[in-house]
Amino acid sequence: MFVASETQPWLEGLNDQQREAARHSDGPLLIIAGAGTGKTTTLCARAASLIGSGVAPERILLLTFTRRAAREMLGRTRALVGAAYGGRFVVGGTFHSVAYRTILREAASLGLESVNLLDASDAADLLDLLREEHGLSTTERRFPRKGTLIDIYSRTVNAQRDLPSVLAESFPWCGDYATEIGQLYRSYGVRKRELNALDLDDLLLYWHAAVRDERLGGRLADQYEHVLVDEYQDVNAIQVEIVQALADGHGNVTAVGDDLQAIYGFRAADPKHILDFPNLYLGTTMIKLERNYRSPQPVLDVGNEVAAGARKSFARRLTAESDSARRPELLFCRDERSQAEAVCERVLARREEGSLLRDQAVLMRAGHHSELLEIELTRRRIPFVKYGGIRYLEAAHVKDFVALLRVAVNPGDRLSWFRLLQLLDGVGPVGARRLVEQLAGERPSLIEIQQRWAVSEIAESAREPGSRLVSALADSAEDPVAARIGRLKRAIAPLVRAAYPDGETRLVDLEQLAEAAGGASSIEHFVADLVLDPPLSSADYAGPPGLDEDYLVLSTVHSAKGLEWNDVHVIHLSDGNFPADMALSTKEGLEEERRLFYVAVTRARRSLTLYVPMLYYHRPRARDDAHGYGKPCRFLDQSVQALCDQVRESEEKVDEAGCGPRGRIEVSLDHLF
DNA sequence: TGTAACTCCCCTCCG
DNA sequence: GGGAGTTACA
Repeated sequence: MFVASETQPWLEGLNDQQREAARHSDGPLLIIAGAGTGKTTTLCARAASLIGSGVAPERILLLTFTRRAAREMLGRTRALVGAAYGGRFVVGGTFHSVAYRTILREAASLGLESVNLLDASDAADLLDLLREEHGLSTTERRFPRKGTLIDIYSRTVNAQRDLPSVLAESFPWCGDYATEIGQLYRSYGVRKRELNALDLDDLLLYWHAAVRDERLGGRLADQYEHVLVDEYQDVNAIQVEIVQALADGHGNVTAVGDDLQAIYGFRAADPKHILDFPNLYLGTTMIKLERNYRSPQPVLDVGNEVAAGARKSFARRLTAESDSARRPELLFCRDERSQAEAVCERVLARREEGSLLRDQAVLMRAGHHSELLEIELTRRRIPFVKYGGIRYLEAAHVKDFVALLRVAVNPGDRLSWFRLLQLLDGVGPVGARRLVEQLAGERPSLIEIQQRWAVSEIAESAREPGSRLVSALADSAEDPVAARIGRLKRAIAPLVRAAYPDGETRLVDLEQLAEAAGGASSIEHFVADLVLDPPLSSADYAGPPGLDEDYLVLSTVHSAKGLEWNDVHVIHLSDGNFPADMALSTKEGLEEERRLFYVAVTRARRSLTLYVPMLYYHRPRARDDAHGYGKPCRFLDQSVQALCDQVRESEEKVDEAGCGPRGRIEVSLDHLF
């Protein structure tokens, strides 16, 4: 073995299971990789091992769900095999980005003249427009809103199920409108065709159609000898079929995943696909990775116990490589406010023990669960950053700028113009639509646009700024990317400043966006990347904070997936919050909440603290009660509690408050100053 | 027509 | 609490 390692450096340091997975030759392989068991290491070693055994690198396709994962895996694999392969390399990326590249290459066969990507909110806006055109916006008919419409659409497409059954199961309150919704989706399809627009679901749909096409499919499948899929528990039905079609003929599919970490049911992912993998690919070799290199055994014991309650899963038991006697702490707090105080105290205590703030994380089910905590952290001057929550690209001013970039790429982009024009003082939806209608037909040039609009009826106040905007677009057309973007940013700045009360601060975001865009190979590429891999915040562009900066991490559990910290604090562990009350109506929903809790628990490298607030002043859905007792999270059953050190904070206080005058809420601003 | 200030009802979480 | 729709008014 040691001799072998010298010529096969990728096998070095692997344990027996990891090594077996890496060295597997042909045929379907399913690697069940528990949390912290070296999943990435194993998959990279496998890719390197395939190359080492003679498979051409470019004949290996690696599919992931995030760009971060793709980048990391490609980088590590490259490092393992060394420089021997020159420019040739493993083909990899997210499902959506590989779909996009394939579609661009095969655009002609797919009947596309160009490809304009729509992100989820662009798609929602377009649906909203059609909704209005169809006369479905009147109030006497409470037709589903654009957000709901796009959710239904996406679920129908991704789960590959028909509209009526999706409505019946997931959106029962919309069932009355099945016919209208169906019509709306058909015109949505037609309109997208006219605009050469593809939403994120279309990327998968077109790729799916291509790989299953009689002529095209064989050629696409022949490109690859091996298909490797990361996070297979997160695939949906259409992705399963794409992978299957790509592996048609050779069956060399490697899937890595952990069914216990499937937490994306809301976007049509279903852990049944990973559980079914051995049935779909007969002769599957299954390897379980159970040696955990992240957490101490007492933490894993809790995770194992939570996992044992799952209804369907591949049985496994994680064992720790590092040990510690410290048991997780289960803390019953009086209420939300004392929970916030307790978190602060423990965070500071851990820091005393040597964990920097950024080595610690507070995890929660929903983004707003940290509101009170954020106030308390601010009061105590404990710096923090929050992951998850409102996305950067959704911010109106960012969308405005992106619309301008899109128009720069394609002056005939009517959707983007519709948005941009409304930034002009005196132009609203009606005026914007009138101007946009003049763009129909042949792809107009900027000069033509300027001419047509010059004779249009536009509010006097909008004339000058509008023409300046078009001029900036036209005059910069020949500039190099960075220069052009800088010019466009300067052109839109006064409009943003005028359109938003906090315009000045919003411009900072544009500054960063422009900087990031300046480094792209083309504006077109940059815009496509924004849709395919949206940055979560402008901080994603600001680069890593300086080393001297220390900050506590607040994150939703979803955003915490794949990450780890020394000390993990999980808050709001009460039924209704975590698990979320919305999820409690179905068995599948509750199962997913359990897995979510499992993910939260297994993030900890050293200590785990679980917080249960006992008293809520505003319980979810409680109308007649100004305050009441919460019920502890149902996953914290007897057996889990027995694995923790329990602390009950000031029980008398809880009783006192519970028996106090109903509805009387103490109002104090003390904690703010 | 555009905008500001209202009212009303939501079918909420998570990317 | 907030987005979507309505109304009054410039």
